[in-house]
Amino acid sequence: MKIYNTMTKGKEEFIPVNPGEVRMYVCGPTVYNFIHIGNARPMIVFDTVRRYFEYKGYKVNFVSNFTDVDDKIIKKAIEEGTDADTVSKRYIAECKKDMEGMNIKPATKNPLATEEINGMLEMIRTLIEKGYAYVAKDGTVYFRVRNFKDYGKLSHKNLDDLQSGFREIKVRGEEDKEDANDFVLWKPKKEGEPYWESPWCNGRPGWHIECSVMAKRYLGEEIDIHAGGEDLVFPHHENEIAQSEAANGKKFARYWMHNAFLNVDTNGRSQKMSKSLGNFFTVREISERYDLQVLRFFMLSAHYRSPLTFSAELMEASKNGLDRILTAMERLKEAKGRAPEGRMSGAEEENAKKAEALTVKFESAMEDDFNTADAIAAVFELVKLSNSTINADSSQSYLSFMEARIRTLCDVMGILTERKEELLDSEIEDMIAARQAARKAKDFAKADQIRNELLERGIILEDTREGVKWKRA
RNA sequence: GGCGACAUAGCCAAGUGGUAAGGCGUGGGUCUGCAACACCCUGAUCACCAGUUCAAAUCUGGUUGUCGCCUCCA
Repeated sequence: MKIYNTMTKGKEEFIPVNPGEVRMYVCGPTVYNFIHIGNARPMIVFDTVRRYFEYKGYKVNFVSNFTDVDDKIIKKAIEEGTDADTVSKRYIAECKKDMEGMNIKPATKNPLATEEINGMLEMIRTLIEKGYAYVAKDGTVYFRVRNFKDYGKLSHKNLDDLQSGFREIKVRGEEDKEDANDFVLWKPKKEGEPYWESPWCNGRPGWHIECSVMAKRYLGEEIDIHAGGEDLVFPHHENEIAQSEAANGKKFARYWMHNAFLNVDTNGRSQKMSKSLGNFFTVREISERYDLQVLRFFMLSAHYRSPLTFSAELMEASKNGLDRILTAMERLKEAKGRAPEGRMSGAEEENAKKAEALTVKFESAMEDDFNTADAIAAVFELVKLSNSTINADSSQSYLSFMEARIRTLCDVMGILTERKEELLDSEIEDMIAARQAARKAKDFAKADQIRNELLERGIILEDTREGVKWKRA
């Protein structure tokens, strides 16, 4: 299996620390509001990565944090006249609901920054002892970037460029820093903020130290995969490496995976989502218009390292495409119900071989740095093979085989192959029966009228050889 | 100012040396009382220029364009 490693800028064969095991850490959201669809991209992408590893038989230890202490959370709490804990707990719960809708498997562990303070104090102490950190007059603890010789190895920057360039202008009010690039490990509290006691001052941790500590505690000092959005490469992941490797004396992560951004279509232009531009969509908003499975399918339609632009048109296209797969599955299930028992015919065995070949194509795509776009193409080809080869004479074993094939591959991508079953309203059934009676009596005007009524209620009818089927729009 | 990515049919998107996957959409057809579903048919020489090669979308150089990071950020 090949994985693109941001560190080396190339695809590398995946070799885990422990054979048969994958330890991966994905940086999670800061919980001060509902998550937006940009937050959803890494969640979907790396959940798919995890699913593929599991499909291959790996045991995956998947850790993803929630940052629950942060300026924005505190700000929100003040606005609402409540406390930070209430805000973060609320949005963690909402985030989990959204994740469930997107069919994201629960992590092995979702650590919270506020519950890992002791580990952070300990790592900061170690860094100070080793000379990688220092305490400023006001009690702020900074990481001494100049002492970590590999600083910049992930983002491929060098300190001198950073210092002499653009950045110097931006540095303000932190005169106690020895170097403009030094970053905060621990900072003093301000009035009304949550804080913890420490040897240096009452305060709270910097953002970067959280992930280093949580990864170490739940996955160990050397992990296999560390992942997140591409914007985290610098400074967040660079700083994590500096902290972890300086403190532990070991390579932090073997593979660094970063997903590209999800942009949004604004008047024909692809732009990064931002609140100031007002082109911001929460997952919750999208869920009001679409099944979140559609969002997931949409995200997987492009390679995770390519930028993707969100738009209503693309969501429609994704919805239709996904529908094609679900319709094929329904057809298989129905046909199976009425098919004669028995073995595959010779022709069916030939087709089964083609299906096997498409499974191989799917796997090859996933093996190549998780090329989900190509993998989906294989699924569509499988759907076409199924649609064009099944008929009233198909054997049960052939139908079951095809169904299992498609289901298995969809499962790897986290795509549910069953339409959400809502209870069949007896009223709807009655209307369908009435329409059938009208059709039998050749009263098509009435039949159409009933169909239109159902359509207005969001029920789509399909008259097939096997009888009337219906689905929700 | 520094660093980096990308540019493939109406739209989305694979393909990184041997004459362009897949999906959506469009148009035509089969099926159907009609419709929907499904199936068949329907479309690009790969931003531009120059070069390397028997052979390039795929390598090299340049041009143009779009975007990202360097600051909280998925």
